[in-house]
Amino acid sequence: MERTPRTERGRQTLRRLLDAAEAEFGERGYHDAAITGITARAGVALGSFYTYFGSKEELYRALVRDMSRSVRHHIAEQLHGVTDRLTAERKGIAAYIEFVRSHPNLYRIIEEAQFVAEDAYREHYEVFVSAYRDNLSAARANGQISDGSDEARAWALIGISVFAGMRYGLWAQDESAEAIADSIGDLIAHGLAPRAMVKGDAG
Amino acid sequence: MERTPRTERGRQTLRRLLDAAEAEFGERGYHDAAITGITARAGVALGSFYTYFGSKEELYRALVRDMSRSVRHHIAEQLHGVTDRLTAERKGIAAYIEFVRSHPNLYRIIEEAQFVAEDAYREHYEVFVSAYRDNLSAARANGQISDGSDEARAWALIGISVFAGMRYGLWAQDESAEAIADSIGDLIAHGLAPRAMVKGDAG
Amino acid sequence: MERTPRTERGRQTLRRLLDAAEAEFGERGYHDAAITGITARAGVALGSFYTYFGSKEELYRALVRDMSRSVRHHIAEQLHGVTDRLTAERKGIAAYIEFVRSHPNLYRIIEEAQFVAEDAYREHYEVFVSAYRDNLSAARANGQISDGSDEARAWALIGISVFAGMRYGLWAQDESAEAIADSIGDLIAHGLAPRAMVKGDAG
Amino acid sequence: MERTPRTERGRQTLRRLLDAAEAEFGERGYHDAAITGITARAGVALGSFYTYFGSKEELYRALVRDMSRSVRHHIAEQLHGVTDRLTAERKGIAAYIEFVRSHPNLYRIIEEAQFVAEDAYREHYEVFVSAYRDNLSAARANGQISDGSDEARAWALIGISVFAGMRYGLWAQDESAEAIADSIGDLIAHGLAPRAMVKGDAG
DNA sequence: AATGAATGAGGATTCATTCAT
DNA sequence: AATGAATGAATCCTCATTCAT
Repeated sequence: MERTPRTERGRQTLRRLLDAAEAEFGERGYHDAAITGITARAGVALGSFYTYFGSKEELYRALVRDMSRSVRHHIAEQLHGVTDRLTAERKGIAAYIEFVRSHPNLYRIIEEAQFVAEDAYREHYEVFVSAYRDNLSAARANGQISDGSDEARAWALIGISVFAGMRYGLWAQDESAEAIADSIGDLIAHGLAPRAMVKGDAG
Repeated sequence: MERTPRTERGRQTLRRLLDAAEAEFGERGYHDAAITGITARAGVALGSFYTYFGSKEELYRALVRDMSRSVRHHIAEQLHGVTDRLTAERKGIAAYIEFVRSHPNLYRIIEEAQFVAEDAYREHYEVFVSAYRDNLSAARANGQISDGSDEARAWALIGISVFAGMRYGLWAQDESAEAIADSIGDLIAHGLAPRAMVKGDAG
Repeated sequence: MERTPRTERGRQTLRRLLDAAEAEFGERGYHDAAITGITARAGVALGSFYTYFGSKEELYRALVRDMSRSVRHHIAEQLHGVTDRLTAERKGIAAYIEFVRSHPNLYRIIEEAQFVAEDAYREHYEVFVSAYRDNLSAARANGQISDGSDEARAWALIGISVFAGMRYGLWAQDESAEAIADSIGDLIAHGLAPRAMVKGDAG
Repeated sequence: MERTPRTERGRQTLRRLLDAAEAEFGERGYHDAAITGITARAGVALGSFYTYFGSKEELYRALVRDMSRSVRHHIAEQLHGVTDRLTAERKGIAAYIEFVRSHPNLYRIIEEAQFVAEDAYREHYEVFVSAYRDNLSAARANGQISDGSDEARAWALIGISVFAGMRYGLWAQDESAEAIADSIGDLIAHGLAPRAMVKGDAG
């Protein structure tokens, strides 16, 4: 469904519905969100909702798709011009934490999709991983990073960002995104193992 | 509520309700799960539910607590006797993936708690992180691992496990838990950076 | 669905719902009838409806089945002890007209079933025809009636009753059921053709 | 309402709406039929509907009137030139069954009118009966048929046709219209009573 | 402890009709 | 005449919770 409006007024109404939906779903969660809540926020009549969306779930899926694009776009933007992979990792984490801080609704909507529209949720992460993996492959080819399974590492690195975003972006903002990104960036770069004495170090 | 039953029959009923609840919540999710579904699975009358639990949410919280304990216990058991931190990391990931594979309901229940009983969810991870952090501190004190923020690293490492469990335990089991744990274990041990030439390596 | 109540109170509630439904459906028709209208008439809460019936349509079907039985039973009762087929035809028509007069709701519910639950409607008439056909066969075997297709004649005769019931029972009661039954009974007995001069009639 | 269009284009739109309405009402029934379904079938915009009809019901009534005329016209055509009443009866039944077979939507629309626009429905049959009655009177005056109440017999005969049409035209076409018309025609001509031995029959 | 009937707030969805262009 | 967006009343159904035995 999600008919594309043909008039300007229609386009505006659609936009207002999407914005209202983001607020309603983000604040109350999928199940407690009410269509009337959305239309009230949007300032349109209840019935108008169904001019644009076939159902509550359809709207939710549309929103998840939108937001998935939004996050990826935002991260990509923050990393624009960064050529070093390890720097990119650190900046990516900081960017994600910041993004969650400024868009808590978006975070909640995407994560709750796991229980409302699992396929949309999976797709979100599969697309994310796919891009991530390509970046790792390229960096590996460059010799910027070590050998290893790009796929598994991509999932692991995304898990790190998501949990960092949840803990340090959403739940409490007791530490700066930079500080966290530095700590975790170091983990990502060198791992937990004690640093090997590199050649040339004093014995 | 959650009165402790005095009779043997009561204890049995309670157990059956908890088991039924795990299946119902796990298969259908919190909102689609119905009390009648739970009582039907348990083979008791609808009204009996409220002899044991004050509300649907209360039962859910009880379940989350149970399961949180369950996961931690299982992981701890698998790591019993492992003294090397890096080995523990690898084994922990494998154990978690395996656990998710054999208890998908449990995984879902805990993760959905984020949107149903957020405090229970937070508590689950805070307890988890707390233990994790202590382990890291000890290992750090031993010189087994490098310096760094134990707190931030603990969150990151848990994020890794959860995402690995979701992807390789829940969604698809196209690779052995061991193989994934090896790949990721390597990342955790040494990070992404190209391996430093250790002293003595051929130039 | 249509769960059978186990308690006495339950049986009463069910009965009240069925009675209320007959009135509501009969007066307002299937589509304008509202579940709240039924429960209000029955003096029970809205939710109680769904303790006994799975849906509006299910109740309607149950009602049609009940009423189908009811009509057949009533007619059969009126014809009890009548051995002559032609007399039975006349009495059957009168009985049907009277029945429609005293149970207009029932008439409407059954006929509207054609557009709401076609299978139930068909079944009603198929059962009716089936019994009718057997009666005709028996009468034919007895030499009480002429040869001919019992099936086709049964449908025709039922069509007569239904239209007589509609016109003279439901729409206007400007003539006594007996008078109509006599007129139509004559048609059924001898047909439209001018009466043949029977043997022995004066030439 | 039902404004008569002035332009040629308007006339076409009106015609398309009527055709679409016949299909929509016939296939889905009055209540499930949707104005949007009609306009979609007609290939016009929703709003255009109200240029031609004041309401859904108004359109329905117009349709019922049209179709009433249509049936009567069709039957009359089939009986054109038939002077014998008994032949006319037989041919009329066959014609009605055939008509229902080739116009099932029309059958449904007229019959459902009983529950949607009762006055239109009554009018349809009253007009029908009125003509029928006149035919019977004339035939009676001619000595073609026996004495009896023309009114009651007309209703009865129409009931026969309608039920024959429903059973043998609409529900199943397991027998030829001719065969059924012969069986029932015989019933109409001579009734159920055993045939009187006519004068001159061998004893 | 157990049972099963009763309750009613709550919410998604439909769709005839009206409006503005 | 035609278009398509906007409206909002109406209604079915769900289900957690309470009640009476």
